[in-house]
Amino acid sequence: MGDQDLKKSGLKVTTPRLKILYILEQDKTGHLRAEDIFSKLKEENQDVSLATVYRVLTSFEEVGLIKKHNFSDGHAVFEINHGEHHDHLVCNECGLIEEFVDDTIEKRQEDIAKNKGFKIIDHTMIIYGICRNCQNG
Amino acid sequence: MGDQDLKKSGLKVTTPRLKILYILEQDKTGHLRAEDIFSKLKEENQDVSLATVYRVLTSFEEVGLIKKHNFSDGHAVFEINHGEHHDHLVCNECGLIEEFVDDTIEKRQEDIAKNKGFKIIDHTMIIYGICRNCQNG
DNA sequence: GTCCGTGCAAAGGATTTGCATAATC
DNA sequence: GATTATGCAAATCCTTTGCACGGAC
Repeated sequence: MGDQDLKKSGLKVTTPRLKILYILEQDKTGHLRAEDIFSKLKEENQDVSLATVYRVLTSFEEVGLIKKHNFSDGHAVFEINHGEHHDHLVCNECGLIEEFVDDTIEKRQEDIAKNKGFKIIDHTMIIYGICRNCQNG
Repeated sequence: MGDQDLKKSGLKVTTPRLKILYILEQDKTGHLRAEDIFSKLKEENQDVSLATVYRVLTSFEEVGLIKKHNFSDGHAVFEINHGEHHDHLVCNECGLIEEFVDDTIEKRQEDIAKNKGFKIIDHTMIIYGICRNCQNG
């Protein structure tokens, strides 16, 4: 499985790449930092250096296997690219990340870009707030 | 003028703060990095350390005098907070930044947050693309 | 065997911090 | 005069890079 994904992407199949791809696929939060991946590898006694984690993430992003997002606390998070674009809600208290898609917003964005003469490459939208749980806490 | 803004915000009036506020107010792009401000101060022979620039920007942000935005190339930019929220279009070629406001999008965001049980604190939306100029270049 | 991927340690950029001094209120 | 801001240099966080070695194809 991971094997196929890597080959299809034109990347050589190596242990670090397989392991990291697997971690990204299994992740429930869907949004891991390089450090998080590094820790998970360590937990499994996988000897992969942090430098390699970054290099693997970079090449995964280049071939479109994953997506990178920059949140306001200065670090990047990565998630498997399932093809369908989506945006994010981030809880400022607990860090919970929820995803959403909204066609109305997507369409408006295209109109806006067109008006300004921009050719869209990508876009990110992040709503920062307090999630239900933290409000009740 | 700057004097008043600072006093109203409960910040002590100091030369670095006045100078930095002035630079932010005068800036045409509306989006400066800490380094940019530091350079501008140097050009004017103002002896303000980079550390102070960061500290001043942080306190300005805390009192709501300015807004901070995190773009995808890893550094933050700052702009005067004129009260009205707006979002950004960024050119990946030349770095041009354009602003826009769209009520439809704003409203949809509120609905989405409400559905998910989030209390919105803030949000950012950035469209990355190629501007008209760079497309023709 | 060739080429690409990896580990290690060192470098890099952006931002923060500790401490002594200097300025504001 | 008490409190807060500043300068300087060192520290920190996240990420990248140079180089020699090891593994994939």
